[in-house]
Amino acid sequence: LGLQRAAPPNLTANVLVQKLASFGELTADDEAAWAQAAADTRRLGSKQMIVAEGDAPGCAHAIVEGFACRYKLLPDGGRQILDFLVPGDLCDGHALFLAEMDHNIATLSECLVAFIPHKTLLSLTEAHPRIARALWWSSLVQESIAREWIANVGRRSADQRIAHLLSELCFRLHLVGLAHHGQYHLPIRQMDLADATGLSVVHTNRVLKKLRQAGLLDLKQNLLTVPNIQRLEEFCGFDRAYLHPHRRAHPLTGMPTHVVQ
Amino acid sequence: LGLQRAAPPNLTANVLVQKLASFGELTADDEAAWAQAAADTRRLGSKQMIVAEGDAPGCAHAIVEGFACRYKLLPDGGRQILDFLVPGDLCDGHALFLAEMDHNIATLSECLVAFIPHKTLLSLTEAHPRIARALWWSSLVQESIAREWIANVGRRSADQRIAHLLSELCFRLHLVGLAHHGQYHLPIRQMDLADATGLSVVHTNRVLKKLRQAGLLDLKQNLLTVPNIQRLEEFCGFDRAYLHPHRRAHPLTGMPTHVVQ
DNA sequence: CGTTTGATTGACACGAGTCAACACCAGTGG
DNA sequence: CCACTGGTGTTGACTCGTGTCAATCAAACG
Repeated sequence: LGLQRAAPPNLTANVLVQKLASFGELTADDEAAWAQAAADTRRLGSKQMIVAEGDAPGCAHAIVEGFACRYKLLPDGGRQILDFLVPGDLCDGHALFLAEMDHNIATLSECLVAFIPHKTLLSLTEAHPRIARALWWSSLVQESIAREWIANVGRRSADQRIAHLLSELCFRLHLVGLAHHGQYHLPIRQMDLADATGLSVVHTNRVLKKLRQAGLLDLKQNLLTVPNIQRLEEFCGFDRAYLHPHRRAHPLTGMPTHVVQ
Repeated sequence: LGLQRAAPPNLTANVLVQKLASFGELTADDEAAWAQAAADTRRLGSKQMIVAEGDAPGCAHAIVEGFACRYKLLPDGGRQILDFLVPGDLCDGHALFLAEMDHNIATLSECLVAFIPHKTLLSLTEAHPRIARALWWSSLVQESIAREWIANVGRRSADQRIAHLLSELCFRLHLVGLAHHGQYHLPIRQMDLADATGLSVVHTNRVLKKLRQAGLLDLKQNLLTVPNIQRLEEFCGFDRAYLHPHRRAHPLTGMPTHVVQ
C-alpha cells in the first residue's frame, strides 16, 4: 500500500512539525529545531511497549508513522484504552515533570517512533518560547480529549460511541494530512475499538455492521471509509470545539491567531 | 453542623494553601502570595454556574468551601460529570491559555469561591517559580484524574465504579484535612453520583444499598461514612498512584521531594 | 401546612455481555 | 505443496446487568 511506504528522511519530521504547528505558529527556525530534536527515530513492531506504567523514562516519544495507544490494565485483566496516538502525536510530554507514568503506551501497528531526550526537550523550550507554548497548548488539548472520552464512554449509546471515536480520529488524521477523499488508513483491530469505548468485541462488531448498513462508515482491512463525514458527525453529536482547532489571540498571553481548515 | 460553619477570614485561604503545597513545597512567602491572590471570595448558592461552556473568563476560580463539578451536556439532554471539585481545587487553571471553555463548571452545594484574576495568576507565576511548578503539577494531576475516570466508567462494574469514585474523593478530602475518623461531609445527590459514573439514578441507589449492606460505606444525608477505607479500596482496585501523591526529585527539573501521608 | 426535591422500591424491557461455533487469512513448518 | 496454527472477523442463542417507568416515602422548605 502506498500509505505504508517509509517517508524519505527529510520528510520524517514533517508530520511532527505539521502537528506542532497546528497548536501554534512557528518560525522556520522553530520548525528546524523541532525536527532536529526528533531526529532519532526507531522502528517498532506491532504491539510493542513504548512506555510502561511505573516507568520514569529519560526521553519523550512521538509517533511519526503508525498507530499507538495509551491504556490501563485493570486488576481483573480488562484493558481500557485512554487515547489513540496517531502520527505527529507526542506520547508522554507530561512525563517530563511527573515522577512516573500512570499508564502504558504501546504500538498498535508497526510504528516509526521518535525519541526526544528530556534534556533536549527542556533546552528546546527554553530557547524557543513558541515551541514551549505549542507544547503547552498540546498538553491542554490532550486533557480536553480525555474529558470528552469520559462523556463518550459514560453517556453515549454504543453506536454513537464508536461513531464519535472515529469522527475524532478522522479529524486528527486530517490535521496531519492523512486523509484521502474520506478514506483513512486505520490499523486498529475491533478489539482496540472495543477497549476504547468500553464495549465487548462482539458488540463492537455488531455496531460496526449497523453503521456500515446505515451508510455512515465502512471499516475493513485497516481502511476506514467515510462517505459523508458531516452526516457521521451529526449522528454522534461530534463537535470539534474540544479539540481547540482554531486558536484566537488571548488578551493576556498573546497566543497566536490562526484557523485550521 | 460544625462542618458547615464559615471559616474565619484568616483561615479562608488555608485550604487553598494546603492544597497547593501538596503539589510542591512552598516558602512562607509563596504561601502568603497565593493566599493574597485568592483573597477575593464570593459565596454562591447551590447549583450555580461558575463558568459555562464557551466562556473565556477573565479570572480563574478556586473552591474554598463546598462542592462543585465540571460537566458536559449532551445533545440528548444527558449530563456527564467529568470531575468533582472539592475545597482547595483550582477549577479552571487551563483556561488561562485556552481560547474558551469546553465544559461547564457549577456548584453542587453552597460554595465559597475564590476569584483569581488571570493577570494576578500570570504575574504570580512569574514572580514565584515554586507556585508556577505547583500549578503545573496540579494540572498534570487533573489530566491523570481524567484518564482514571475513563477507565472507571469504561471498564469497571457499577459497584466498583461508585466505590472507586468515593475512594478517590476520600483521598482528595484527606489532602485538605476534611476527613474525620472515616467520615466525610459530602453534599452531593445520588443523581450527581449517577452522572459521574454513567449510571442511572435508580441503579446508583441500588448499588449504594448493596455497598451499605456489604459494610463498605454508608452515604446518607450528605455524610459519607467509611468504616474501613482499606477494604473499600481493595474492593474497587483503587491505587492512589494516579493522584501522584508523593513527589520525588526529578533529575532534570528538580521537583521537590516530599511524601504525603 | 402544601409543595418540592431527593431517596427508595418493584415490575418490566432492552441493551450489551458471554459463550460458542464458524469463516477467513497469513504465516509456518512438515 | 498442503496441513496446521493463531489471530481476527462474523454470527446466533442465551443470560444478565442496567435502564425505564411508575408509585411511594421522607425530609426540606416556603
